[in-house]
Amino acid sequence: MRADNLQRELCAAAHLTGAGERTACENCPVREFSLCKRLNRTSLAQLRALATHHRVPQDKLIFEQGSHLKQLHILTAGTVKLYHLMANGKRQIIGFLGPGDLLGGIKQRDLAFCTAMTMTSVELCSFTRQHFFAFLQDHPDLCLTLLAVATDEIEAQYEHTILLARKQAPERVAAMLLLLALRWPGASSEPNTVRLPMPRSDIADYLGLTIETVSRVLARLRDQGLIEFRGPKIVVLKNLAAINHLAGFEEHPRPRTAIGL
Amino acid sequence: MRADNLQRELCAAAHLTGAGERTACENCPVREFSLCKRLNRTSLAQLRALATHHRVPQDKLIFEQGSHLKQLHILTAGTVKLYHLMANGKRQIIGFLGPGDLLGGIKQRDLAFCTAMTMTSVELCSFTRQHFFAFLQDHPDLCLTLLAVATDEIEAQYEHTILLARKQAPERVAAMLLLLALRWPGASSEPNTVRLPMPRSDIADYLGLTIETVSRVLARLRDQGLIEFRGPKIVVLKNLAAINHLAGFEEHPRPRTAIGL
DNA sequence: CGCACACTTGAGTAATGTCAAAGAGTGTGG
DNA sequence: CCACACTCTTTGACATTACTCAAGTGTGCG
Repeated sequence: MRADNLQRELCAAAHLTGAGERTACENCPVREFSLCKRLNRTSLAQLRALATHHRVPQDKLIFEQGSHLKQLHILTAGTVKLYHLMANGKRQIIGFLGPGDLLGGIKQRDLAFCTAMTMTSVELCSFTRQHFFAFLQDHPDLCLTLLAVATDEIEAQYEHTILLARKQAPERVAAMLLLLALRWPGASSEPNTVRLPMPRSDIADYLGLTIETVSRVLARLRDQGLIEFRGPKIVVLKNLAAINHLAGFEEHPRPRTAIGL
Repeated sequence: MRADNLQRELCAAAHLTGAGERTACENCPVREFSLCKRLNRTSLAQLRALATHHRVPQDKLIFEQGSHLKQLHILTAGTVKLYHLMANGKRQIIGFLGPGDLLGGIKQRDLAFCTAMTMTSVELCSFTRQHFFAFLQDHPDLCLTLLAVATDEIEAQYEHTILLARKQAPERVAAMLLLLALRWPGASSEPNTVRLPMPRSDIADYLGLTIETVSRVLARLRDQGLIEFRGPKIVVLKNLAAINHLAGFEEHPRPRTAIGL
């Protein structure tokens, strides 16, 4: 919410190591659930030839709102948050991206609407826009896949629109807990345990609330016996059915490849 | 907001006249600003062969939330609203579509997330999903165009997300007035005159507010001298600079081809 | 002219934001 | 290993915004 001076931080572009070693796509951790899934051997080899690999440390910018996007990335490890800062200093987090997701530069206009900041150390498989679009010209199947991914993203944004416009604070928080449980199943071995990898301020800025409201809502859910805390970042969902009902999901969120622009 | 029984209304699919006469694309009113713009003569002829044309009267459904989408349409005349109903009866209007915009069936899953209702009498240029996707396979340029349109739509949804999450009622209303002024410049010959083609309930459901709040905000803007009414549906923007500033737009909205899923 | 509907206005309420302070958790250096 | 300093989180009191319910007023159409 408040204007971060993070924005002034050095852009991670400076941190991007030059073309790192090229991992074989076959061993790529996101091989099975990202774009590349649909490519055949020869296409994959061609695409791979265009890729460079980078590691970006935690809390660095991959690109910044208002800057010109020169590249396009596939996240192969780690998590990233996308946010937009308004003139009055308010911040809105547009989304969180994880392994397999697409980041930046897919759109025509190369002006970034959002800032992309790493939340953990991150590994990127990167392409220049120029190279990627040239490749796309020659690979209609990839283009169709991207179109499908993009329309899925539009629908996901519809869901978020509804969350922001028509759901109350407890419903929003419940929804986020479920989304985290399903899309970031890492956390713990204990079933129904969710790790909140981001600070309360990020949760608030994603849900259109304040940190105080998020904190109070979580406390109320705890008092109602719906959740339990193992420290402030680990939540156990005690009553999944009730949380689901509270969140007002009509359909269980499906796994998908997300895009951040 | 309240549960409309409109949903029970006969779906306009029943009203779709069979394949109407096929207007020559060259004379098509949206020829210059829709998808077809990018197609060459031969491709256009091929696509045209797949199209059927329909007229749908006012306040009819083109497709309904939860139903299976069999077609995909280009709006050639009239306006359509897209909305989603929640289990508790609340309604959220996702967007308004006008001539040149794309409607339904572009995504992979054919389950409609929204209901599409005509706001005026509407003309559609329609394709079956099957035909259209087959055509798309053979026309990578169209696929790329669609991808660009889809990513523009994602960015437009980002803007709406910010409006809903971080803007107050007056800012939201101001933003809507400007969007209407720019995207539906019809209305009147008088400069800076906006026609609100939809009832207050639609404005409210689009902005995440109630009709009462919309009404009060408009009254306040009037009292502040920012706008003037010529009847409840015609608004004159007296102080465009102030409205723009209030709306908090960092950039003037650009014209674009919208998509509704 | 009168009815139906959309819109406006008012009064009271509920939800969330704001400001302020205390508490918990984490990491560092003595 | 403990003390300290830092940040993140929680909690409390109060202000504000927008919602709800309810009555009125206007507008357009038969």
